[in-house]
Amino acid sequence: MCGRFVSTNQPDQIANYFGADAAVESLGENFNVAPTHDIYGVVQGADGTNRVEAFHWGLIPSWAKDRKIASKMINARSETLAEKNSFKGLFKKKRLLIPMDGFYEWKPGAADGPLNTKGKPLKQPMFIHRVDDEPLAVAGLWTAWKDPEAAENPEASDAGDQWLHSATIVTTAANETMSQIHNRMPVFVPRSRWAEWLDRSNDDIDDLSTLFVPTDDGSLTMHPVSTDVNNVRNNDPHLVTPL
DNA sequence: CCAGACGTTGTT
DNA sequence: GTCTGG
DNA sequence: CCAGACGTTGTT
DNA sequence: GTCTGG
Repeated sequence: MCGRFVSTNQPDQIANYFGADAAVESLGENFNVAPTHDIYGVVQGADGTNRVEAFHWGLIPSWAKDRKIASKMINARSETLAEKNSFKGLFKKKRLLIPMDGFYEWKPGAADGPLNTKGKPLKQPMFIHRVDDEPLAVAGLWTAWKDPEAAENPEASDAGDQWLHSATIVTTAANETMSQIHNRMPVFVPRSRWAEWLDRSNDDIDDLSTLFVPTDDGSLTMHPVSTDVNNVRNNDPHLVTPL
């Protein structure tokens, strides 16, 4: 799956890479982006041009009473996307690309290996990134949510947009490279299909679903990193340094 | 009709 | 919002 | 994803 | 064990 990643590029760098406009303030470099944090997303605007915007990681569906649900909606299985109530409408109309430098997966520890303080096998975090060190373009879905409580407090809602934009990362089965450490991985959208994925008027779901078939083009590599990454407050370049 | 759910992962 | 279950 | 909390009452 | 928060 994908539950922690790295984002160090600035909005204008991301905009340049995706052929988009930067419509957001910098979120800063983050070597330990965790669910509920703000992340960048590339979406197609109403005028047809692509924009880099900020999203809350963890989908908060439009019907949610509060934002607690977000931490349960950090991923969406590609296999069932088109059938799930929470996702099917978004799959048609609210697709985005989530840029990242790379992401972390925790390789399960061997039963006869070192144990943690609770007596469970110690997991080894790994950093996965492109061989050429270009950003990954990960498939995601987004939506807008208006806090029902905030709507009843007009005094606090003067400042700008009351709609919270949130996003979830689409996952698929691990490819050959990733299956060394984990059975799931995010869906990567190749450059040749970015436009198709972002196109708001495209509702050819069957065709888009071909992106969900795990492929292995040898573009990914990985290395073990410090367990300091377990602490979400630890945001330091050394987190991606190979052990 | 109304009520209630709506999610993923990993581990056992 | 939209679907399923009762 | 991992870490950390997990509760209520009454009083200030 | 299970949920919430980051």
